[in-house]
Amino acid sequence: MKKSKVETAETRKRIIEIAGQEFRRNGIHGTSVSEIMATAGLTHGGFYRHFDSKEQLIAEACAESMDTLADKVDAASEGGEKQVLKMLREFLSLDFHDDHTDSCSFVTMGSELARADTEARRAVTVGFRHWVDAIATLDGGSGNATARAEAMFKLSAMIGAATMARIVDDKKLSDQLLREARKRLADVPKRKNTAKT
Amino acid sequence: MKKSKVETAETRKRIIEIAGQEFRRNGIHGTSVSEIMATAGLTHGGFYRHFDSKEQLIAEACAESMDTLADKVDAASEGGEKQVLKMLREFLSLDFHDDHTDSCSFVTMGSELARADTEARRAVTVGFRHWVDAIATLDGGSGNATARAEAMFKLSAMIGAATMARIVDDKKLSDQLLREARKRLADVPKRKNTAKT
DNA sequence: TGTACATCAGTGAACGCGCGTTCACTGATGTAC
DNA sequence: TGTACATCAGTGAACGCGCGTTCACTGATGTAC
Repeated sequence: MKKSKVETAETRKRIIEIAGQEFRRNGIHGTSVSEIMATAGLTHGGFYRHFDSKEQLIAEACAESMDTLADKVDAASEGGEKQVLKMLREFLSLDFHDDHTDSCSFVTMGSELARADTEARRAVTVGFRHWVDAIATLDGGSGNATARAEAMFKLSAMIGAATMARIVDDKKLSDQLLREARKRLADVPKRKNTAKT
Repeated sequence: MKKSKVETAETRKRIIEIAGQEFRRNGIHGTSVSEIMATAGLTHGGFYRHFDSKEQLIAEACAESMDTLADKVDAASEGGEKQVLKMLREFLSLDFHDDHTDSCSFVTMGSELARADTEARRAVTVGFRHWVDAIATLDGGSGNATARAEAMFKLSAMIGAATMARIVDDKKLSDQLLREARKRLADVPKRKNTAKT
């Protein structure tokens, strides 16, 4: 049953993508190798033809998720401030809801990532830095230390709000947590039209 | 080997406290019932004389952690703004470091709490609300909607910064994440002495 | 206050289960001639 | 281009292990008289 090189590469990629989705949905500990393989339409035994261990898959899935995030960030970045703010607003609304496929690894796996191995943490750090750069670029350039510092704070706040919104057991409170973060981080600044002249 | 009522109650309390510490240190999934009991100086079999399940212990440990947090928050609150800001600064520095015993459940167990059962989430929601109240009280009173909204945002940002500081694999970046949050959330406001008169 | 007995906190072996991982096997793919 | 053979992706049974949980047992505690 050997598969062609192309097929093998595609399968490997599919496993990584599915792993990322499942890790985000059920957590790293909450997702088994068998479950990932089954979702990919395979049996668990073949897993080790592609990866040395679950740990390695975790690291690769994190790297893949961060690449996808970077692409999104870059695309929004090219669209200018409005697009980036729109992305942040999405992150602080829909993201919280049921579809975990597209949601943010820092939020869905946060406390597990903090205990992940070196490779996984390295991968997500790269992704986070890229995100910081994009936000900073809008406001003084990514080389500007002040803008970078402000971007770090904004992203921290966003991730914290999304995390708390998921934890809390009251939908109203969840909504408010996200709303307050949106107001402060992702709203299009309003022109003051009140004062005439 | 029956124990006296007093001893039994003390043992139960000890198990809950140790569970909270271990969950914060190693995560919920990363801490076994046996490990908790061993740390409490007991064997695992006796666990079920005190609790129906691990789930129940998780909920009770969360409730206990939140009570402890509430006590700290109240104590700081009575000391006024300076004390509360001091508490937030501690949260955003030492807290990140090795001693997880005293650290914050929202940070150390964040993504796991979001998947915890109803009881656990209810418990931590109560604790979070209490914290929001305390911060809001400093700035307009806990009945003031604007002050509460601002407090929610501040706490979100704090939790997000601490979470990211733990995830990231570069100590300098960790430090900066915490520093930027401290600057914006926990610094004693400086009087502007630059402009004379 | 003293005695007899029921209770039950704690022990440690055992349970079933699902985990990550290994392995002998299959058969299509890729390669050497 | 055709044939013979090595490779290796995928299968599914099996491995050891640690998990949460159960259970028969022990013996000090608490209670009833």
